[in-house]
Amino acid sequence: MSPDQDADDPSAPPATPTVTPKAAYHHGDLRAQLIAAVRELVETHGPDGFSVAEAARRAGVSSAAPYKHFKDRPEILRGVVSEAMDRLRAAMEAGAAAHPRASLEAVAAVGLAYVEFARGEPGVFRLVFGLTEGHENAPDLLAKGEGCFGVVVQAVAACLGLLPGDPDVQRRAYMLWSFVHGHSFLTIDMKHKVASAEIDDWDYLMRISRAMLAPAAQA
Amino acid sequence: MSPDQDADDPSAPPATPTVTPKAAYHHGDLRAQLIAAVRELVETHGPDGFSVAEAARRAGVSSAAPYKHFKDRPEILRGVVSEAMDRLRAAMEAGAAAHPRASLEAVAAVGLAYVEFARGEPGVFRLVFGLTEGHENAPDLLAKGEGCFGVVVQAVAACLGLLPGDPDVQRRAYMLWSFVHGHSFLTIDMKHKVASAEIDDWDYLMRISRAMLAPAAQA
DNA sequence: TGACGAAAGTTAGCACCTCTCACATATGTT
DNA sequence: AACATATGTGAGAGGTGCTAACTTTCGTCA
Repeated sequence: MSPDQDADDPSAPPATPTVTPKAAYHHGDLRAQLIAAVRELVETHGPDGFSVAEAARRAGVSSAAPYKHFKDRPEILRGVVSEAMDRLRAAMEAGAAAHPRASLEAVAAVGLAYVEFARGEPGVFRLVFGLTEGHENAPDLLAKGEGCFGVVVQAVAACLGLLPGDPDVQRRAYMLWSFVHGHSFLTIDMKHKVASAEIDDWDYLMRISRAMLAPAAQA
Repeated sequence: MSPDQDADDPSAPPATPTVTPKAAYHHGDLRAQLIAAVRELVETHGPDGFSVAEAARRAGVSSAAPYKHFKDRPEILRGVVSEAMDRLRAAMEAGAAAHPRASLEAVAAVGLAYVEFARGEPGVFRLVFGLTEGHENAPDLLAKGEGCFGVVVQAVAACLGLLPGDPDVQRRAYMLWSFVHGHSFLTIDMKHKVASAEIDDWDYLMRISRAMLAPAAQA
């Protein structure tokens, strides 16, 4: 079995009593070091411009060592994506927490965290949402995606004074998300100068949030 | 002799010669055939799951032949992207042309063409907007991206009765585009069930277009 | 027409990459 | 101390990107 994905789970793990912090036998948590190396490579050389061999080289191990921790090349990428999604979600939650609950600012802050993540780590961001072969066999990644969406839903629901399960909330949250997602992508792609230069993100997001949460948006 | 023979491509892409149709010496427009093969591979095996060797194999030539037509592996991908952007733009223009000028429907139709392209060729769509190394040395791709954006701008300008150069038009067009772009990506990623199942695209796009073209969106 | 040069294909081959296998070494448990 | 297991290494098979050198086809022009 080899519990691969045990990060720092605050929730008490009942199944595995032994492995709590990390695996540090020979090398000292090679797994995390590999993920860090791959993240760096993806960021500098593009999503497909990395190699397992190069990551191993950077970690100071042989080119076969990574396969003791990951089954595949894709599995390493999935590891990077998983870790990145944790950080993305944390950033979104922090954004929301920096403003009063049930405020338009909280909603906009969630979106801003999203955009800033994309701008800060464009390669990883692209990897997260460009992964196709990983998602099929990776329900945990799907779950984390749902978790991120949940943050948006929470903020929207609070702002509207409705329950998160409300279809209207879901719909508005989805619209908001697709907006922010598209803006993020266009920004890092620099597909148009407007994206990177002439747009004040906060203004933009506040305007969008207001429009999407207005009663008229339901129609 | 006109080399307009469709070799083995009964599928979507209509006659769109990517570049000079001058290459028909031995094989018969190997360049176009390679691009078609790569497009197919990208669509089935994912953006990074293709190889020049496999494409050459499918085209029935040796693995070195592609390098007579393309300098690099990335250049082949750029060829596919270029051809795809031509088709995307054509689809967007056709969408707009199917409705009266200066109508909300024309704007929504441009977006619908975009979404349908993404749904129809998710792999290629992802490739188009996931290409990083190609864009630096490829001003033609950037120009084509601008061209696609121009279609949106045209529709929006006509609908608002303003000039395409108007910053307000540019801004609204960008907002619309980011919305459509994000929706397309989320749809093909199936990041959330709402995206693929519970959304009527036309309704969605009409609502978005109306919201983005309303005077209030300017604020 | 025939010679020539360029275009478009071939094989051979190097360097690199992914991934596996057999083997070596550290670690915790009994 | 002995064992089973987790974690490392090196060798190597097979695939891939790309280049070099050679061969074949085609258009052109004296």
